[in-house]
Amino acid sequence: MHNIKDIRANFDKFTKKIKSRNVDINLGEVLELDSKNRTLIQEKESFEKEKKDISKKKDKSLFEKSKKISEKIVSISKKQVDVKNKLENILSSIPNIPLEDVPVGLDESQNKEIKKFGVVRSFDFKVKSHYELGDNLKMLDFELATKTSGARFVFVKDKLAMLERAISNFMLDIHIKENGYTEISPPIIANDLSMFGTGQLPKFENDQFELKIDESSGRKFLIPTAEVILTNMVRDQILNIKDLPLRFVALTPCFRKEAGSYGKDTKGMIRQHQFYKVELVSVVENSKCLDELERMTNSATSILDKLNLPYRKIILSTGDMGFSAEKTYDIEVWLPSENKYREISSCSSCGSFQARRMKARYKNNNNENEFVGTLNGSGLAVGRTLISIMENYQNSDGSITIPEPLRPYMNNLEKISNN
RNA sequence: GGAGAGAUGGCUGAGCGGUUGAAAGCACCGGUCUUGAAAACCGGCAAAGGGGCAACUCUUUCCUGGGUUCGAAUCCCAGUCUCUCCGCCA
Repeated sequence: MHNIKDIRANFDKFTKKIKSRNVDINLGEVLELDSKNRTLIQEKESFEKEKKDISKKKDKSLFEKSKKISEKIVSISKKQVDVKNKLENILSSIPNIPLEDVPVGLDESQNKEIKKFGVVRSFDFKVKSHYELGDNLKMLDFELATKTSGARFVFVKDKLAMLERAISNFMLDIHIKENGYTEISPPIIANDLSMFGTGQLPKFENDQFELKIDESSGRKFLIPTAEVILTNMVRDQILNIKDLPLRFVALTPCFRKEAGSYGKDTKGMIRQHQFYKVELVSVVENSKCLDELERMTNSATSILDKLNLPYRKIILSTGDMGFSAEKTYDIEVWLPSENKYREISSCSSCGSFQARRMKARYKNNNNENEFVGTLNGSGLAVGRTLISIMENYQNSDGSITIPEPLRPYMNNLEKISNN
């Protein structure tokens, strides 16, 4: 959420930047509603002052007048609240403004590669996809999941299930021990305020699994990412500057409707309604976002380095970035079967965009309240890491060699094979 | 599910119809003292929004939403959440 004062003061810049994000927002209407709102506020406040003065005087002869004023206040308030709600509605649907070094572009085709890492292995046999491998091993079962649950779900079985768990634990351990994150085991259901805070609501309601609960209390959603819960831990708080930075890591299932991606990645477990992800969230002083983004991205890639998986780092263009991001790096891992890099992590700085929605602040050194900076990144998507290990570590007989760092998590098993 | 208790500033916690935006303590900031720090002492310190170049000023806010009243943190109604006890279940 943007500060209306900023929009007022830098109208042209905002218009231009919003356009680069490829969304249709009428900023002129925002300005109009804003000025209308302020006029009504002034009108209302002058009546309120009058009423307050009367009640201070305790002069009985003025009491009737005071009642009349009350009526006026009510009617003006109604108008004002109406205008304000309209304004807030538009305001809450405006995406974050990209930073200067973000490449301008309509979509992912304008993303820029920064660097490739690792060595892509050359195979002397025909590589199989992860779902072929998983099927042969009888350890990935998509049909069974269709029966019990529906499309875009999967059963991971036996040694592959163990590998998935090993990957999760390995990642958590690295982030805790080496990267300075605090482990959190959070709720995976979020209320509407939390969903608003990180930007899933109101605009992306259709991507979310909403729970149908028989109670009059607020709306509840399955989290699409632990970012929602971890970031909202500081909602409505005024933190002490000494407490910053906060760094959290959590392993959670994530739930996404994947509405609008019909026909995309229908085979295999690249795109599922449910998947595990190790998520990193940082809450920092506003001015430290960019340093933290580099640090976070390095935390994510350190996992791939240790697992010896080839990847590349790219910076997303203005049209491909998420709603709340001001700058995003994607980490893409090499998938031999597709002969290309696929996203395995996305690290974003949101600046104070989410903080403003959440009212998450800290007292700076001048004792003033300032909005915190928030960042989130995958460290990494567990399912996709499993896939990339299967494909990159496959052998000609269809077995999968277990990367060394994971073996301690698997009773020192070296290879997953049919027998 | 049944029965109680509660929700006040960054935190703890008073107030229970009229200068109460709110005592006190902690935390925090500034100062005195000190070689430095601590302690002690003095002073400051809620948030959001509006107006003003500014000094400053106005409005709102004591869980939320209604109501009573000239006037509500304080009274009434509804709701939400938290805690304790009992039951039930992991």
